[in-house]
Amino acid sequence: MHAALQHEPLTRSGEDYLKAIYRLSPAGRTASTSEIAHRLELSPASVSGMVKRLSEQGLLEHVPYKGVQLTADGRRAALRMLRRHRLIEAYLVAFLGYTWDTVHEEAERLEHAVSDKLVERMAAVLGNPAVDPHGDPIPTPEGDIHEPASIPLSEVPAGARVEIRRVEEGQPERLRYIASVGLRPGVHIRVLDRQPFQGPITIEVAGRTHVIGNELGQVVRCASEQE
Amino acid sequence: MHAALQHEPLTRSGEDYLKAIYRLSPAGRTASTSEIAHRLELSPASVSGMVKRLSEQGLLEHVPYKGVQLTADGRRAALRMLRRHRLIEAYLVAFLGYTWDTVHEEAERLEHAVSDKLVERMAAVLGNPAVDPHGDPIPTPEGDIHEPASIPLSEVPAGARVEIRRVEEGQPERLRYIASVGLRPGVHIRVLDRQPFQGPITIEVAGRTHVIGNELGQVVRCASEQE
DNA sequence: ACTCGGAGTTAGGATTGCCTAAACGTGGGG
DNA sequence: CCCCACGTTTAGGCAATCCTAACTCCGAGT
Repeated sequence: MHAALQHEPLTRSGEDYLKAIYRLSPAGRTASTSEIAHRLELSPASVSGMVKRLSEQGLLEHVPYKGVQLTADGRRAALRMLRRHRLIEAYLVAFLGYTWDTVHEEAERLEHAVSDKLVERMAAVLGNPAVDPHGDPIPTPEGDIHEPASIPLSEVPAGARVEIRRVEEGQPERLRYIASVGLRPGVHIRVLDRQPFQGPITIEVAGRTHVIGNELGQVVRCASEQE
Repeated sequence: MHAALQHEPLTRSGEDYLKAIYRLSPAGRTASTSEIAHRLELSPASVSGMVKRLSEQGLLEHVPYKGVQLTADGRRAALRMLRRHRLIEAYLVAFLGYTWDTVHEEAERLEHAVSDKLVERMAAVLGNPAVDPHGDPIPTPEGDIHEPASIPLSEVPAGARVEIRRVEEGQPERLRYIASVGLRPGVHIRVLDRQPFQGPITIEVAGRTHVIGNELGQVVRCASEQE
């Protein structure tokens, strides 16, 4: 007998769990209860409970004391939420004056409320974009996604010229700072200098030089190796 | 310093109750448990429970066995939801290809998820409209609203020429039919004939004549008395 | 004025989803 | 090889919100 006859509709919480688990288990890795708990800011015990319910719905594979993986259905549901989230972000930035560093929270609420119809209308007026304002790829309605290759800015050697590809999510003030420096997907920069041992990085953006901490360099990702 | 120091944030359910009660108690009328239950498709017992909780939060005045009224705070909260709902409808129709007869359901979900910031951005790009696609007035952010005078089409005498002002909410197929006839806010029509005793109404819309049932005539409201 | 019948409320139960505290499993270090 | 620490799960609670069933109130009609 195979997985899903019919899922009862996911709750808002369930959707958040699946998204979190998707993010935590790239390439078939297995996610642990406490990782999920940490990401969602819940207690591990709560996660155990919800994992059980989602497993019963055929969305997760759970090996007690070992870890959790998405089933095909679970992955589909997670990618559906990712598509919604990223299209909503793109829409808000394109049409309603949001900036890429402030749009996350709004999308986080809306993604649970929009209909498929609305999502696809937004996609249409946007021209079916491939990436969101952070540079993250937008899954197709069928659940296909491909992550463009990129490396953290913190691994780019001094002297290289690279294009910013993505800015990963993080604390709002951190994102605000990155935005204020002018780092955003599509921008070309040069790495002027770097201190050893995860020290600060000196970069040139639009003719100006900035020194940024290594942690920021790990959040900003660039076109992998160029020139 | 006025009424409310702090309400704990309303839940989605609470917001729906306040909206329903607002709609049921025009001009200080009092709403009954069963009216609310009927409107929200819940059991009267459930309404009793929630009414108690909302009263404790200072949003309702409840006289047991008698009825319910909104407090100033409750009214403010209800009008806030109404503003959201109607602006969302207006936005979806103006920018995302929705039609006035299909937009309600989407707005019903989104109104609980959007931030004030997003609502005001939508209002701004719409040019701060006074009415939504159904012709219903949009409350201001401060909670002011004024209902433009209108009378049901079913009370317009034969021979009169009137402008459609509002189409009240109703079952989707009913709305769809009204839309298909071309009745919508702003349109001018003529009442050609009417049968007595709440019988059908014959109207001319954009050069074509239609016969509509009296129930539909009660849902469509017109500029009050013209010519 | 009394009495029913219907409207309204209370009681008790289910579900979801969160928590803390206690019990339990697993694997690495002694 | 055993045992303990840490991570995981279970147990037991709580709050919100719904339900059905049983009880209570009110007022309309005789």
